[in-house]
Amino acid sequence: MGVIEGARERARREITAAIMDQARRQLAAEGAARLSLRAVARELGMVSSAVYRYFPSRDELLTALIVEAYDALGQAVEDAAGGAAAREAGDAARFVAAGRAMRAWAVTHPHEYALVHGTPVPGYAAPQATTGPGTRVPLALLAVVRDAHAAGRLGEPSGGPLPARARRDAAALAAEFAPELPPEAMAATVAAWAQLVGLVGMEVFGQFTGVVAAEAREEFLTHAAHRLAAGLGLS
Amino acid sequence: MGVIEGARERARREITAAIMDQARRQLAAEGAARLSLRAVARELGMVSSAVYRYFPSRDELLTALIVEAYDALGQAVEDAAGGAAAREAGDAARFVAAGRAMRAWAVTHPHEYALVHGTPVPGYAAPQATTGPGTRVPLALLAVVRDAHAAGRLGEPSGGPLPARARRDAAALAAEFAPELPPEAMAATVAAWAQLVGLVGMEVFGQFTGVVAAEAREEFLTHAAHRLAAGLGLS
DNA sequence: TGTACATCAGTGAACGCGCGTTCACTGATGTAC
DNA sequence: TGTACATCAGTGAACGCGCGTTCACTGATGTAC
Repeated sequence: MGVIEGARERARREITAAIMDQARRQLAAEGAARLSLRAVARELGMVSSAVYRYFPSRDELLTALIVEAYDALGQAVEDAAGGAAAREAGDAARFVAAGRAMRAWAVTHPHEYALVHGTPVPGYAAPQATTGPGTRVPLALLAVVRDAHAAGRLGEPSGGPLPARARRDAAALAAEFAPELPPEAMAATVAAWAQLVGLVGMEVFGQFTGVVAAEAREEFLTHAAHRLAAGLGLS
Repeated sequence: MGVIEGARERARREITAAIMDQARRQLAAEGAARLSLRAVARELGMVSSAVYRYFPSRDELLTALIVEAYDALGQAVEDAAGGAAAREAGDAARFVAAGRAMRAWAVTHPHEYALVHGTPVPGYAAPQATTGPGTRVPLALLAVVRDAHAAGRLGEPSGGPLPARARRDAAALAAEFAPELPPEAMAATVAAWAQLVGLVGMEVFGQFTGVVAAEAREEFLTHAAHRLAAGLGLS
């Protein structure tokens, strides 16, 4: 086994990818609860037991999909918030762009979004492997706040003084991810992230039916994101 | 068949209730995806086909549970926001109390909360019957805003001017539910509701793991609700 | 370069599970005369 | 008040479905000498 890839290795890589592809397709069509190894195998023209050469169980396949979804969502948000164009547009605009990217990805990949931000799949416990990719979105938002703070442009987050307990937690979190940031800004960032996720979830999970018209939802999210950015001290 | 209830009617009422009880228990323990007619029947010592005398299908049972969950959640929020004590405490405090009640109910009934605000159950379409009870929470929040407005205490909602499309939608919504309210206040109320739901969902669906400590979550929600109330123009 | 052996992918059958729903039936409760 | 009939609840068996996972197997690919 040298640098040149043998037939087995190549086949293994390609078939693993084909399984993931098919699983992603079924996830998109039916949702996680309906995803089955047998259906994936069937669609691929394999016998169901053959899939076990590539994934030791259904849960492992699910985990792979979760990691993939986190990464795709994280990438989309990072691209929107991290690019040169976004940086030039100002802090608040960067934050809004991140929120809009999040929504856009969620709306085009609803079941994958549900996988990472929806009701937990019954009987499935997210393993360690998913925690890294899962932090990309909040870290991308945090980066906007850090940049603003570093440039001296970060205003006071609204909401008044933090309660003691929340202050301590926020300080601990800041120590790990953004040591230069005051706990108020850290806490406000987490809250803003949570509210973005919440807003996006409302739309993706169909709770805006009869309340916010379908064509108005993008605008709705944008407006809400602007408010969140302002409350965060971004301008 | 007169005013006095016959044995059959009484039995029917009691057994229907027993089925709902058992279904609720299984929902709480396992989640909607795992709820099965057979399991309910088994636990009740009936044969599975007997349940069909009371509910024509699994979906009808689910619908009944959804209506019940909406009502219980709505009741909890109405109680918190509508009582005399809450009214005396001021508008913002009423709003915060509503948010806290929502969270408290969700945390103690996570699977029931998931039923109404989580990922849609695959293959299940919510029927008309659920839309009425589903509006109790937003209407309770709206009532706080209306009262404040009627008393001349409602400030300007933050976030600047509404985009045209959103303004029109908000006006239409206001025409139906709160004709005296300016569209800005209506839109802000919907946004605040969405953000509350989002915050509560984050906690209930386990996305605060490693970010907000378990004991800090109530405080976190309370603080966020205060901010939402302020942004809404409540004081 | 050729041969013996080890590794691995894929097959096909099977196990055991639980599900929603239907159906013909028995026996008890209610109703009309 | 008593009797014939209709209504209804609950039974037990069955249908047909799809699932995750295991296992002994065949045949192809890779490796060591």
